[in-house]
Amino acid sequence: MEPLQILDCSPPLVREQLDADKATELARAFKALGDPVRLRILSIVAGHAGGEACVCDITDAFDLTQPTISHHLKVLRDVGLLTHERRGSWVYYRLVPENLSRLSALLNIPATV
Amino acid sequence: MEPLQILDCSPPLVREQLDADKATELARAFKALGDPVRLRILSIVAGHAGGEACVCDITDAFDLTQPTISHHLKVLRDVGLLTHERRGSWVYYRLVPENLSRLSALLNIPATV
DNA sequence: TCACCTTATAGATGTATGTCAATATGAAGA
DNA sequence: TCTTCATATTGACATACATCTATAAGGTGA
Repeated sequence: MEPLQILDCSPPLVREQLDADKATELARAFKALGDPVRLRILSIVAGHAGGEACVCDITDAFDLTQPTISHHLKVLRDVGLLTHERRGSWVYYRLVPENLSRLSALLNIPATV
Repeated sequence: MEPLQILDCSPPLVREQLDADKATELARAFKALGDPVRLRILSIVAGHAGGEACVCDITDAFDLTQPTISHHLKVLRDVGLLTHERRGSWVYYRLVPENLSRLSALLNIPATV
């Protein structure tokens, strides 16, 4: 699956009509957010010291098997919401704030329509 | 299905760990956003004059059957992203900006962690 | 090399979901 | 009341997805 390519200036929903292609791309990202485990993973990574967490830290926080967590991490990587880096035996995950912010901007509806 | 009850002060992901219950609730909303048709519906409603659109306006924008659009509208209503009002034969849909903004705030990651 | 640790991948399975055709409901007009 | 238009609901079906077990792959250290 190709990484998510959010356009540099995603306008808020109101301003510009979403065409089908852009909607499909954005929907992939929101779908990745549409799972409680993945939301909590993001929260754990975001809240961890140094802005990164290794897989073991994340796995420990859930009553799920390691492969299941690995699967969720892959989903978040594939849409560009997480990056990872191997250091020795451990793999560390970080948020990609630019992509989170783009999604945030899209939902930020001005008070006056 | 009960309507989405997002807490009044959802802090951004970094600040506070998401507990399982809150994550489940938020995931419902993001899951609703995780479909290209539903994103385009929101965009159409947002961009329509007066901030509202009737079902016929929305249905016309897609190559999908009317029941399918009706289904998507229900999903968006159920999570509190759309409201609707009947006026005569027509039903008009509007965004619920507060709830969109809450989701937006959650994804708004500060530059410095 | 071998044993061990950490993480990823493959394959299977039950459940959720997007779509449709058919039908129901609700409002307006003749 | 009967017909017509606009929207919602039901039920069916194929596909997508979350999870598990089993296994592979990559690193470290003896």
